[in-house]
Amino acid sequence: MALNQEKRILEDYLAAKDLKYSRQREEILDVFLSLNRHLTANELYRIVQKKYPRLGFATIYRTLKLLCACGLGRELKLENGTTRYEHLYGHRHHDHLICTKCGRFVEVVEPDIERLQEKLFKRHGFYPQRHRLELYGICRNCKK
Amino acid sequence: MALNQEKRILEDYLAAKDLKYSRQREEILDVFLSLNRHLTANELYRIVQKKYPRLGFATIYRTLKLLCACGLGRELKLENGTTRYEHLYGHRHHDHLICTKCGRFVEVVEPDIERLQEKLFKRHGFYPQRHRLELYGICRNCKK
DNA sequence: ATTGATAATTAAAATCATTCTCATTTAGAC
DNA sequence: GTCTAAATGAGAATGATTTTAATTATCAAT
Repeated sequence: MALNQEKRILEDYLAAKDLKYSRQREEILDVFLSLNRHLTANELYRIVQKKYPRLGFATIYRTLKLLCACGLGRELKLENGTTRYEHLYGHRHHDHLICTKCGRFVEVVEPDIERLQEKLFKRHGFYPQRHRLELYGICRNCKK
Repeated sequence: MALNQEKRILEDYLAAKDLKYSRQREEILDVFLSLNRHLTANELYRIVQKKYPRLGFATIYRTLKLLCACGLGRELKLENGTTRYEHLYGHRHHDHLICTKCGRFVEVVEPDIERLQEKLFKRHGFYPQRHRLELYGICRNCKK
């Protein structure tokens, strides 16, 4: 299956931390990677539940944390208060353009913006760690 | 006092909506404007409590919503999950540079970034509404 | 295959920020 | 001052996330 590479990343991360590769973690990873990005913990939970009805919410949250920690996932806290997760493997860094009507996500990159951000950090004497840029608007379809 | 202009804005907003200008709302506005920006609902609550011990949490939240609605305030949902509020009157649009060690906020503006964002909206056929840019790093003092 | 040590899981309870409910009080138009 | 809609306060409710505690699974060493 196409997920060997990603599984390897999780396995290696777990091994390095003396953690274990359980069936639940594998199942969550599978679903997470197979689906389109940007799902909530709850959405993921409901999908995984179909296969593992006994799997609990806490396991979803714990596993999502691991997936983010090993670099396979990213947590997005959006302006409306919801938290969504996207898988990152094979993606470059990107920001998001989000439709406020239909919720559509578009991944965007603008190298010039990245460079200007670095300049802002420097100008204010900050050591840069990360940034968050979300652009909210109305997409072509929703404009009618 | 220096707040007449801001009070006027709130009063006008309330009048236009057939809402009322209560003592609690005035007191919350006073504290909100007098303090340095970027406080949590809870911080604001505790400060206002000193003068109005009977004032409840719900009133803080209700009033903060009004202050944002009339343009005097802005709600910031940060990456660590906390929500902070800043007062806006007399401020231009700005983004934030935030120290992940001490929590210091610096307000920054970079017109070139703003322009590039507009271009991104256009390129993807979006009608622009707003954006959120937060830059996280470590400030001069915290670097030692 | 069994054991033992450690970590993971489940289910339920706890937490925390925020919102709602509803009985009581207040603002402000008349 | 009277009246009505709106605001308030107190506490309960909500929803997302985390913790707890008991049970189960993993894996390396026998």
